[in-house]
Amino acid sequence: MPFSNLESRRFKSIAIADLAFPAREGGYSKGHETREQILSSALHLLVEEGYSALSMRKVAATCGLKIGNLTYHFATREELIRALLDALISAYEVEFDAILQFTDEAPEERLAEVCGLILEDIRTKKTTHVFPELWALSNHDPFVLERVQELYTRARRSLLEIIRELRPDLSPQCHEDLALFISASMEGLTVFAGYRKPFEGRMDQLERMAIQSFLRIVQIYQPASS
Amino acid sequence: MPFSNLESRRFKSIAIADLAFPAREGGYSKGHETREQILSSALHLLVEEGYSALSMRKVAATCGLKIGNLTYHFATREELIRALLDALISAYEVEFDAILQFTDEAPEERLAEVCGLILEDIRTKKTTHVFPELWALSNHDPFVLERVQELYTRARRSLLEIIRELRPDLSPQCHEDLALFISASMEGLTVFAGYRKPFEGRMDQLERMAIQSFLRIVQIYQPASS
DNA sequence: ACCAATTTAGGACACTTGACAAGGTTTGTC
DNA sequence: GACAAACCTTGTCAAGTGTCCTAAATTGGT
Repeated sequence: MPFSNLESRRFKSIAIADLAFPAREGGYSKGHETREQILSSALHLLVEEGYSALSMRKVAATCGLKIGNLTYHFATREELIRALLDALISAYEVEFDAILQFTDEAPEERLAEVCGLILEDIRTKKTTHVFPELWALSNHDPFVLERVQELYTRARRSLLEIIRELRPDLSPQCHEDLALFISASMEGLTVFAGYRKPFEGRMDQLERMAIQSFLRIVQIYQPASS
Repeated sequence: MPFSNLESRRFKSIAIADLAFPAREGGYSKGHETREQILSSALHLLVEEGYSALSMRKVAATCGLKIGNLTYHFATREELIRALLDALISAYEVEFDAILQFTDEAPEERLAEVCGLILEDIRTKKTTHVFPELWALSNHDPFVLERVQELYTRARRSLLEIIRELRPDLSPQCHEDLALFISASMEGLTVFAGYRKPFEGRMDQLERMAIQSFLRIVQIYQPASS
């Protein structure tokens, strides 16, 4: 029963910062403050009411600003939203890069750990609410598509390393495919067992099942013979 | 190599109707025609430009109607969208119910078949574009959440039957969890290997991998000992 | 052929949206 | 304390939104 020691995780949880702001250059500190306040309010609005609620006026109202002031900091809605997505996605990337540091345990343990962390994040309101919006947007906005896929590329990196270790006999392409499949499987659970979803309560069992399943497929997978 | 006979599928593809319209009752036939035309145009708009493009005026323009006429058939935008989602989701449900008829082969084969059909559907533009919108909407609209989850309940039915057959020793709850996990895994691939997604070209390998993985986890899964 | 039920046309209303411009206020620096 | 850059307020604009209303045209059954 190699999967039962979830409680012994070295990293009990990840606390992904809401947003990662780029280092400031120029301008007064007050300006940067309000800029961050704007993006925070925008994120809050996105999480609570969805993408369609992200109007300039609502954002301005949420953080107690006049519209004119908002357009001073972000001239267009487009600009604001791009800045928001950048800060949002960067925050996840920072965290995923940190996960890459886990190198001292057996690969089986690390797989369980990484998957556990991701599945834990999926249950948060922020992730459950934001990512479906991003997925939907990416269908019509190449910028979003590219940014989101770049995020997932980073998310797969830690999986890739583990898979390589477990199956050095497979081709890099196979490693990629396995990491992709595992990552996609977990993302899919968002819709069913994410925050306030019907099967939120079954996430513990699903996590056990998922990790068990992922470990198995990595161990036994054989690419098509042809 | 029990998974290699994808080409021997009995049902080479499913052609999910775009929309399933309820039987008409009362009214002239012309009225029903335009009603269906409206919903078809709305679906087209939803797929091509996303949910935010679903304005009354755009829908009216797309099917060459005046706004006044559109509001005659659907008094409010809300009403139109609900009718659209109903027709849309019904179309999938009709198809999923049809899959339940596959009962003459071995459960292993049927699992591969059902998963193959679902993964095939995921690659269509319609499904790739519509479902992320639905997932996003379901976060803020209980009506959509309920309708979507009802759809997935039906989608899992065929999986449930197969899993029951393969593992009669497990509890119904375990059967549910397995079906849920498998279904969620496949849905997750939408974002990565759906229509015009970066890994669309790897869907064949992913499908093999998925089916292989799903069969294994069903065969070996053991619930937590406690 | 008629007529009532149904469908279409066209426009009007009140409101929100993103964007802009011109002026006023704060902030840091010399 | 002057001065310029940064920041904020206020008001306005055209375009787009959902909803409603009235009158004309079409339809299907008699």
